[in-house]
Amino acid sequence: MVTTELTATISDAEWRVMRIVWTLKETDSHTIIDLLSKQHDWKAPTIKTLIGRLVKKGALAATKQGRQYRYTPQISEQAAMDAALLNELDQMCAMHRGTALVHVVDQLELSHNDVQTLIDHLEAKLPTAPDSVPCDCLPADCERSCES
Amino acid sequence: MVTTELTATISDAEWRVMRIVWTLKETDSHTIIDLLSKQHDWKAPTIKTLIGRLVKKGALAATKQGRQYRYTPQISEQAAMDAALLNELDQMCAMHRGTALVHVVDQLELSHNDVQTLIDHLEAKLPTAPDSVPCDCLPADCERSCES
DNA sequence: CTTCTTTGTTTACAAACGTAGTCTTAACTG
DNA sequence: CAGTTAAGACTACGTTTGTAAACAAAGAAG
Repeated sequence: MVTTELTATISDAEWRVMRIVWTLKETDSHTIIDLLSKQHDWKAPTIKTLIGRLVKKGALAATKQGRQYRYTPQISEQAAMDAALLNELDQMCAMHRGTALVHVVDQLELSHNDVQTLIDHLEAKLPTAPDSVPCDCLPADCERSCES
Repeated sequence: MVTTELTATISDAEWRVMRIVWTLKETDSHTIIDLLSKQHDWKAPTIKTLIGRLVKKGALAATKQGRQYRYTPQISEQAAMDAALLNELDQMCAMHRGTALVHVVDQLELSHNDVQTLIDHLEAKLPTAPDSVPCDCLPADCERSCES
């Protein structure tokens, strides 16, 4: 059994397609093309290409139904979002991630419920939070590091 | 005067270079190559290419000093981090961004101070936070949308 | 002054990506 | 049954990215 590589990297344009399928849970290319060609200036063949690439990557499943296919997501939206964000954060200086999150929280529109949940989770983290997270931009044996 | 495009998109590999320069604030190619060829399996020419591209993009300034250049960041690290994260979040379903943040906060190592700052900012947001943030995956005139 | 070395520039090349035309085939229409 | 569509497959092409070799110029060393 081949462990299906769910780490499939989804490009920006492909992300648009995934969002449609995630939202509709199951749909056909006609619907995707219809919705996306409105939102963007994309031609039908462009969207077909994106769908094809997503199927090849294993991000979408295509099950034949008569003449056409029905597409369903093979990866969860939330998992993809989490992975994309953590991945992005991962390549940034560990010391500054916290500040970046503060800025993000400041700028993002969040529901009352989301804000409360975040507070709860953060409160839970407080007791065990380390005094500081060191910069990891340079090799460990290097004296210099980012400033706080 | 040309408004220098600070929206310069920095690729993953380039990001590694920027982190070195951000941390050292000003440095030369020798230092960058030295540090990066240890961290990764990159050959010197690879890193030279990355530096060159960053200079062309305007992310790094190169000021000649004798035979070589001194490189300094032209964009702030924190600004780049914020932009990258917000950009990533921007292409995701608005309705699910909050949950993604919760997952990120859960998984990330944050300093006590960062956690407290996040709590403070979130507390401040609570009063004005909307009841819910609607899904923006489909056109507005479409009945369907993501589930909570 | 000639040679070695360091630093930067040019060129290279495959994979991924954004964008889209063309072709084929199967179904719908009349 | 023939013509028209619509869906998917195949092909295309310029750009960006990751990765690196080759080359040139300018100092450093002898």
